[in-house]
Amino acid sequence: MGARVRKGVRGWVSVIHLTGVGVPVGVGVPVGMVPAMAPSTPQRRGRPRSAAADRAILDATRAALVEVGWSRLTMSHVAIRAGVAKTTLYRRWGAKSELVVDAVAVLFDELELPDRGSLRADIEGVVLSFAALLERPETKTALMAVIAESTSDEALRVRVREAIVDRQKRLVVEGRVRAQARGELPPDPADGDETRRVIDLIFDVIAGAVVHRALVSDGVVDSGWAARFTTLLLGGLGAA
Amino acid sequence: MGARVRKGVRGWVSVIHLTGVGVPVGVGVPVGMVPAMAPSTPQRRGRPRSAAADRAILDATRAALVEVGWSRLTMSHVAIRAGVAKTTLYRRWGAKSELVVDAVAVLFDELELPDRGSLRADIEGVVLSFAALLERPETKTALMAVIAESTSDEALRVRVREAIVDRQKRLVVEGRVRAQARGELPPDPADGDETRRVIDLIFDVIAGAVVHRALVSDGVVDSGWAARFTTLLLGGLGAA
DNA sequence: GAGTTACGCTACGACCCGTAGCGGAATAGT
DNA sequence: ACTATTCCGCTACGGGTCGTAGCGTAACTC
Repeated sequence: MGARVRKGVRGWVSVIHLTGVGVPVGVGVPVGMVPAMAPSTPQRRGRPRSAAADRAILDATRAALVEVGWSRLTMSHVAIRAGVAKTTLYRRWGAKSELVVDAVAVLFDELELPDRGSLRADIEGVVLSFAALLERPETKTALMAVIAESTSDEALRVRVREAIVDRQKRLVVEGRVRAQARGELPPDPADGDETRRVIDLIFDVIAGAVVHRALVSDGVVDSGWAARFTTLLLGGLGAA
Repeated sequence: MGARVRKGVRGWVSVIHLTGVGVPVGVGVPVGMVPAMAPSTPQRRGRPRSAAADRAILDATRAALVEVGWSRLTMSHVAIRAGVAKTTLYRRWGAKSELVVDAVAVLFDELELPDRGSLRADIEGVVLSFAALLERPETKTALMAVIAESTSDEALRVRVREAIVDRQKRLVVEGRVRAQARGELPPDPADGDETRRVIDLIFDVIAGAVVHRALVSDGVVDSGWAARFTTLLLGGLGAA
């Protein structure tokens, strides 16, 4: 058979590597940051998995999501675009939804909460940042599709929660501590569980409102909306 | 091309039909119109479309959604289950997402807002009702999936908004008028646009929070959560 | 009856799925 | 170097779904 000369690895700087949770969790060389679930892998025996392939696949997934959306995104397409064999893709992700979770999860980590001096300003800032993230085609289409799949897939639900949702609660925690230091919010109650419930509630209200406004109601999230929303959140229904 | 085996038409047409919403699908029994479709059909010239087929298809769609979820739901499957030909299905809905929108839209119209005596009780009631609706497998999986598709399909986005989203704003309008009559909320501002913006905002906050809690964060929406959420909504962040 | 439209049914090429098997490449242990 | 192991790209496969075309027939209007 005509052995095509394969270029081997491209010269890409491999950075991101999200380890698969699926069956064969092989880990190549963790070059860059490996968030959360990177156990100290005792370097298995054979050829390591190509981190460059991981990166190429995830990049290709995001790019393809932008172009064709979720339903027309196929594993074959991603494999071709990434320049890897389809089998390589299936060795790491068992389904399209799992792949997409890992592909977009890293985007959500870009969210930050710089100190803008007041609770109001912090909320308005994070609302606008989150809305800007949801404006990107790859995030808006992927987030909803993956959540839809997760409603009938327990493993995927866990994966989404760990890779995307729970990590963003740090923003609520941070903004809350800051507001408490400023005296804008009362200190934590004695009950730790209650504190956690409050944080979860605030998170669902803020993230839920922005997502619903942007993706369901199909409305713009501009500074005007952010200001109105923040007023409602700070002062309650009577203030709006 | 042997002997053409023509099965009797009635033999298996409605046999496979199951539960649905508990209405038997008689073969020739005319049923109500499909919601949100062509309005008053000026009674065209040929054979009319079978309303029974419409109903059987939508019932089959909901039932199949419950069983196999969104991604494994196929047009072929729905057609077989509904006892109609695949071509009949494609004559009415060009894509799976459109079909599913019509199939689940009617479920959202079940939401009501009985007067519970106070704004707080009204909000807690509608939150729990909405959460119960989202607990149904056919709604939770369909809603998110359809919204995901709509992010890259303008026509579908309009269809979702008209068939599902906008119709539920009536609940906010109703609860708001009622609360104003009770003196729990200030009267409408002079600016009509501002009133509409406030209603949209409240709708996004309530619906968004419930959806996010139930489907994204994967948490329960019980009376405790509803009470906590309502307190936050009425009194603002300081009250929570 | 004539005209028109919907229906069930079959068939079709195109595409995607997920897996198996191959020879070869990259690593670790000896 | 040599071997064992694991990953890689590649090809091929049976099975499924897609969306459409064409046929003869059924149901309804004029």
